[in-house]
Amino acid sequence: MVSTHPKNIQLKHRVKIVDLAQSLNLSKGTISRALNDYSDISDSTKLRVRKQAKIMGYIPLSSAQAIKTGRVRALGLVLRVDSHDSHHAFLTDFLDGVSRSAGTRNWTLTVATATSDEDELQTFRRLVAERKVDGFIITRCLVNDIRVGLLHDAQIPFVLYGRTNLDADYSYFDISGETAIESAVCRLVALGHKNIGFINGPEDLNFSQMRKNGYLAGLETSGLAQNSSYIVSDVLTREQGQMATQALLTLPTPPTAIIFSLDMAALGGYRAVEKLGLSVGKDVSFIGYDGISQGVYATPALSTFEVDTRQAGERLATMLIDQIRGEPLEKLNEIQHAKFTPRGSSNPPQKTSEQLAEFISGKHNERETL
Amino acid sequence: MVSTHPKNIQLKHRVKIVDLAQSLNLSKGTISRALNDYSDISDSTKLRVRKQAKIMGYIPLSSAQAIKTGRVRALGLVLRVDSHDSHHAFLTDFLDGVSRSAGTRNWTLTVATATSDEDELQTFRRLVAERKVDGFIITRCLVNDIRVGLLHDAQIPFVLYGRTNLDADYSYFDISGETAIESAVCRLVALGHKNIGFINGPEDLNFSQMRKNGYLAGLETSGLAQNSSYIVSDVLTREQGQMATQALLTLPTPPTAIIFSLDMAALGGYRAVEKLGLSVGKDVSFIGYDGISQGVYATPALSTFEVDTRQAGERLATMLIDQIRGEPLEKLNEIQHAKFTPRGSSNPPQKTSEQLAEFISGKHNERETL
DNA sequence: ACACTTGCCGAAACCGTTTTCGGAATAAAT
DNA sequence: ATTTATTCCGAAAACGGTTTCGGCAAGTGT
Repeated sequence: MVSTHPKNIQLKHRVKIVDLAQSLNLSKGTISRALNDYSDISDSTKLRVRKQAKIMGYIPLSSAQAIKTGRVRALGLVLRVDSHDSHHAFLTDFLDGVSRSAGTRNWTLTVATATSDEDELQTFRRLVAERKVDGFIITRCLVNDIRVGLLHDAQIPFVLYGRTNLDADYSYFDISGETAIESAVCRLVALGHKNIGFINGPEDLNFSQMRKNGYLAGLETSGLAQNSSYIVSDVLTREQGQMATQALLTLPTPPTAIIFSLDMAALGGYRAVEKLGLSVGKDVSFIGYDGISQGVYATPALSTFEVDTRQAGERLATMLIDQIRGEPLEKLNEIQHAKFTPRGSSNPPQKTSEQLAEFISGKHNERETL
Repeated sequence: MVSTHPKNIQLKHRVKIVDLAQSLNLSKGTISRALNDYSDISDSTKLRVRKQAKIMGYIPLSSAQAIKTGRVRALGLVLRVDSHDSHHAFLTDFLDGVSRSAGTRNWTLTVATATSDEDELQTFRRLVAERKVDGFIITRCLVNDIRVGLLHDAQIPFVLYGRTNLDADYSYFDISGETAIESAVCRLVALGHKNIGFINGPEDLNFSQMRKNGYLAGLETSGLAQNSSYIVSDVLTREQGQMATQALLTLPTPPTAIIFSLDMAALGGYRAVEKLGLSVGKDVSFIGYDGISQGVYATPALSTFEVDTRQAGERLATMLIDQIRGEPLEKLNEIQHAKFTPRGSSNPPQKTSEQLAEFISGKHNERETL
């Protein structure tokens, strides 16, 4: 382990800009401008100053800079903790992406939590008023998200992870769940499925709308009729996933394949299938979305669309920093695609919808006669 | 929803201390001292100033304060992301606890991630040098944790979530895994178990040591002999849990009950049990530790010790803030207890260890003859 | 009546950095 | 040899607070 740094974390007597100035026989203004790459400083002195700064271990005090520049080099992230854990399965990756991307540019990430809209706005206000952060990363976008309007009006920089319905000019990074789900439909159709159900997330979240659009588009391109009873919404948790799957499979003509808007719901679906005496990947095919790690350990492993949450965090951080710095955004917004990872849960149908229905209702009668 | 705040987040023309001074015909020094509760300001003017401050919506600029006071009112948390997700199952709760506790005192939380020791120290240095944070919350304590020595020597305030072996005078908050595991042994013994295995976490983590001590203490008080082949270490993930359980159950005299240092490992254990044609809660009893939500949805649900991670975060934040403020710590450290939550996985043994061994080896032979 | 506290506040220095402005030196143009 | 631009840097004023110090008034003790 090679390191050019001292093994201790020094705190006492930090070297200030005047120390540098003194040791180089320059004024502190010159030092500052040299470090900030002003054009009225000669290249030679810039070099000299930077070298000495490195030698003496000078690190600018961010709060002192902030008072003049108005920037603290900090990104804000407000987490909503009211909802179910499922939302935060990727939190570590996301935080890592953001923090790492910010850290390399000497920015930091401050996170806060909120339980309600009012709580969240309150937190925005406080962080902005105290100038603890220079901008926000917004996650879990709603279809109609008041936050983007508010932040936009207040002229506070922000970026969205995802999109919203409002047509304000904001920048965002998103993974196209729409095309992913559409391709899921096509893949299942290619495998021979004709009855494909869709278990969606909460309808107020924007990504749910997108994925639903993808589902409908997939039916369209595959030439399949749209069946409103094949769509279940507002399914977020494992248990809700189980119930929704149960509901779909006990339909008169049950789907032979189910697409889930969230992996977590799909994992709940496994139980419903098992309880009906069926098995996933044989009698019923599953395709999920998110790529959570638990999906790998399910039996059979869950076919899903893997989302690179770390990359999302990285991109969002850089986009926001650039925006705050007032740099021309090369891209105001960016859309990536999730990577389909076929595993054991999606295969050609072994039973037709009718056979499935017969089996299931038989199971039911069997039970009732007991 | 009643709110005294304007619906927008104002940014332009923040009200400064001079604005207050002007409107009250006082000097800015007086305003500052009034707000900071100096003793040389009369109660009447303190009241007057605070009232006006609230009316005008004055919020001090933390970076401006920081430059003089040396404090930015920010807590630091460095997350290690190299390890498996299991460590971060409670991250949301923990962050919520810390952030909420900090927020009510107008402090904030900045998080960073690190992948190695060197990386983490580097991050410490940067955050301290730039004075982005006033102190750190340290999680995932090792038995010999270099971090506490370094931070202690550098005189940087910090608190530990957990403990370490070093006998420096640091403050910590911990949940006593030791007493929990000890009581787990006793409970299982009370149910009739005589062969109790223990699947522990990584040995370099301090809590693993503590829980192992608890296990040994439990055997001691129950009068059971200690059997070194009943202890497996360094089990962190689901798959490792499965393998470890498999190993214990294929012993000549398998345990009829297993205690897991981590719920996640226990969930892996379910699979091992099922694959052997046995069932948890009947043939083999499980008791876990942590209280992760997945444990509720396992069949049977996992008996475990529930840890209040949110409360831990809250306490740690307040302890650290108090310490930074230089307030006399009423308690330098604090130990809470995990709450045992019996569910379906722990019951009286239906088979003795011999019967279990016979069944399992029969299963094995059966397979080999195929 | 006087000196002596005490309570309360204003003035000014200070924290570490950025940024504006002007001016000395040097180079280029006439 | 002047004038005119350029280049480069120093001096000083910000930024928005905190903290020290000194002083005026009112109360206290003799």
